[in-house]
Amino acid sequence: MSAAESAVETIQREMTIFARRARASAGRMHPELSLVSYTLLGHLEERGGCRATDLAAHYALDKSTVSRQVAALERAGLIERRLDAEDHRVQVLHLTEAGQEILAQVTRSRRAAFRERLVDWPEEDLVRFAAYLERYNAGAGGADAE
Amino acid sequence: MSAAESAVETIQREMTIFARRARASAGRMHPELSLVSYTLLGHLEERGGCRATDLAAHYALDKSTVSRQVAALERAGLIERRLDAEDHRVQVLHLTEAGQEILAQVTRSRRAAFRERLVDWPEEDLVRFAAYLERYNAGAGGADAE
DNA sequence: AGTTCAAATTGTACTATACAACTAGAACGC
DNA sequence: GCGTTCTAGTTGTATAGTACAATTTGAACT
Repeated sequence: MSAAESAVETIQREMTIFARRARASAGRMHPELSLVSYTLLGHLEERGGCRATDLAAHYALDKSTVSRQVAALERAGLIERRLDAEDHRVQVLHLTEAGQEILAQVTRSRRAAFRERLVDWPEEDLVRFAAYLERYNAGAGGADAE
Repeated sequence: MSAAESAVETIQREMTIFARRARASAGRMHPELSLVSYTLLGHLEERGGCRATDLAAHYALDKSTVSRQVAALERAGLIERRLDAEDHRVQVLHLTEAGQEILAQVTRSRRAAFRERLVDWPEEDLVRFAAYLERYNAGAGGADAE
């Protein structure tokens, strides 16, 4: 096996390990904000509000799944729905103040965890690893292991 | 923000993206063998058989979860339980021939998907990326984003 | 022998997910 | 302008994977 083939094997194995761990602990990380909720809130913040359909498309989730997630987030007071004045089918979702606060808090906590784990890495390695991950994810259109 | 801090942000973001995608598509990849089942079978192959308790410890899963996974895999004919002669509480789990075949088949299919996605990468980058992932996962004792 | 420890199962509940059926509203075509 | 078709969202139903608590069974150690 060439060095390249061997490296691909390793990448596969390590990505699988990471995916499995993420799967198993998705709900344990931040009891008040699951990984899915976190990414949905993050998307809302980034876009400054969007429709449930946009979330479904962006995350390749079924609209029913998003509908229920959104309902839960609204129940928790983290987002609010504003009826679109021009199209009454549409609900534009926005973070509430409480949503912004919790998002910021979880972001800080996650950032601290990553920093802690990467604290021993030389800057040069961090920069290269980050670039590789971006490149890897950019190449993903819904393929295996996602 | 320093280059190192910025890289950590990127690593966090990209790992989160990957984890979310993996979470969402865990069941879609290989309908006949979920990511969890795949890793359990892989562990059995690697170790040449082990106990349910070992699987639970290694993957940080509850024993009840493993018990049900194992029951499903046995029902599907992929593994078999052998009572330990010395300790009758213990069931040593082994792959059946069908289990070995399906594991090999899914491994091939996953390998092909990874190769396809990484086909444009220079060997040098593959090797470095693989090393970074190993290092990253090795530092994970159950921390955030897993 | 009795207590405590360990392996596994079972009961129950929750979260995230998909698919299908449905409702409500918009837009198009003629 | 009215039916057809499209779009946004909800709800019903089912499944997978998970955890925690209670239980059973067998081992080990006083």
